[in-house]
Amino acid sequence: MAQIPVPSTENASTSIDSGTSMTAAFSPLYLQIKGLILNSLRLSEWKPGEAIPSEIELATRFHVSQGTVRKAIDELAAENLLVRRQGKGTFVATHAAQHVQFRFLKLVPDSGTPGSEGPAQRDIVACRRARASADVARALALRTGDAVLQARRVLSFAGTPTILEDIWLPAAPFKGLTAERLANYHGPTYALFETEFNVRMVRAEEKIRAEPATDGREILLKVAHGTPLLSVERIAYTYKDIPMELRRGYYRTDTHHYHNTLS
Amino acid sequence: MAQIPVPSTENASTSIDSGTSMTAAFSPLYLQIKGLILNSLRLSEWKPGEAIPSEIELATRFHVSQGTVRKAIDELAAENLLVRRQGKGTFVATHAAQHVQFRFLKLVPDSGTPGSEGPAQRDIVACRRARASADVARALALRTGDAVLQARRVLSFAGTPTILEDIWLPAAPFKGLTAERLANYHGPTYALFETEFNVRMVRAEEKIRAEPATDGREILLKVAHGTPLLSVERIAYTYKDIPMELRRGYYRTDTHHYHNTLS
DNA sequence: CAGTGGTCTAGACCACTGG
DNA sequence: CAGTGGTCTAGACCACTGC
Repeated sequence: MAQIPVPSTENASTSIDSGTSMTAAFSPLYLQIKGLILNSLRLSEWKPGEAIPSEIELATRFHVSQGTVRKAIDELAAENLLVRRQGKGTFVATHAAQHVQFRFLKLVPDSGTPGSEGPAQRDIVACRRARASADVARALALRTGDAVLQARRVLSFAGTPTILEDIWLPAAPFKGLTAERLANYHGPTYALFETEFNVRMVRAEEKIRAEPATDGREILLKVAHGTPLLSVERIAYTYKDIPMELRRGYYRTDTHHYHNTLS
Repeated sequence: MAQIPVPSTENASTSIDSGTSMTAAFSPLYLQIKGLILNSLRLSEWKPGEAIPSEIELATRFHVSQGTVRKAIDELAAENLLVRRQGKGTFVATHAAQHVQFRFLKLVPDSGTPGSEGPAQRDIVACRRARASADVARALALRTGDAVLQARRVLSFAGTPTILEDIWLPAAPFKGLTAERLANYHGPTYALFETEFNVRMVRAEEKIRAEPATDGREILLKVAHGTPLLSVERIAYTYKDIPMELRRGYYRTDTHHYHNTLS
């Protein structure tokens, strides 16, 4: 690998920084290795759930020491992109078969552990092609009027409708997604995206507000008109930090709450 | 340092695990070092904002290599207990003089950057001694009826009352705290707790709900009765994971939103 | 220039997994 | 038993800070 300030004879196949910048930022080797591994993830060289090559193998490939590869993998594991398992290997993280069923859902029952109410019942209310409005386009880095898929569904826990979600997806990467596909898939929606459309959600940002139940949402959630709901707007990103999903959720918080840890 | 499964001749002054357990869990050296550093933090051997000894110094003290100390510090830095500064040293994290003024406040203006509205105006509405109710006692690991301090205040941004907070503190560690002290202190409340009462908040858990403005809260926040508010119940913990503060906040979300990053 | 944290290496050994 | 990740060490050198 080429260290930026100190060229060496051993160079990896990919050059990270050609050094044309005046203020050439110092980039340690392990970050360059991290970038190379990230590239392989983006290009699906290894798929979610699969093992990546061993540390020694990667060290050989990149012409660096095992310790340097280790530090790169450490960071990727800390960002939940990779999962280390001692004695077995390092695996590409996946939304399927994870210990937690909904890794991005922070709504938990007031009493009992998450998932103790059994699996959520999912009812697809609608799923159609549409054109992106101005704000949807901005969220998904599209242009107003671009084709999008729009779905609406209700999640119920123990028979009580608790979450109403409107989901917008760019049409191109999700070509072929139908209401049946959404309804029949058992498991996290993000797992479906991985297996069927090769789209892995890595990170998300949420904006949370308190809003009254209106515009028919009170009917779907079976609450009185004007009942305060948690409004959760989520934008989910893939490896390249490209926004690939806009989700507007309305959560009932009479038996559940949004849980967050600050540190 | 004594490695648990492999006793050595070089032992630190403090024994971590006497090895009486049948299933003696393997504890790597760096975790034991981390525990020793944590102990020093708990005992205020180094105060918030101060530098801790250099890695080499700590390595000498604990009879381990610099790399082992480094890994211990790495974890403490990742948990925001320590802050590394290249060329200067490693410092005990503090709520004062941190880049972000309110590290535990996730309410941000809809447009503009956090803090762009200028400093928040704080009005102490009340501050009194009281007896812990059942739920307050449970949150603070006290007994019902134990002495607590209770304060209520309103935070305003750009002249608009936006946050109403009720705060409960165990009376013993915060002896001498008055409304004047709270009102006159310029800076984060948690910084006051550090300097005046030697209580450092390290971590917090929040439960978030949507609730209508009632019980006079609508008056203090200047909104219509029944307006949906974000209800944020926070329990803040010190080094020992002992709960030291219960805070019930009510946030207006017409010009601000609660921001959260999922990964 | 000395002192600090940050990077990189090479090698030894340990803990865990599965055949 | 071989292969994986996990720990620990010792040493060299780099980047940043402040005197």
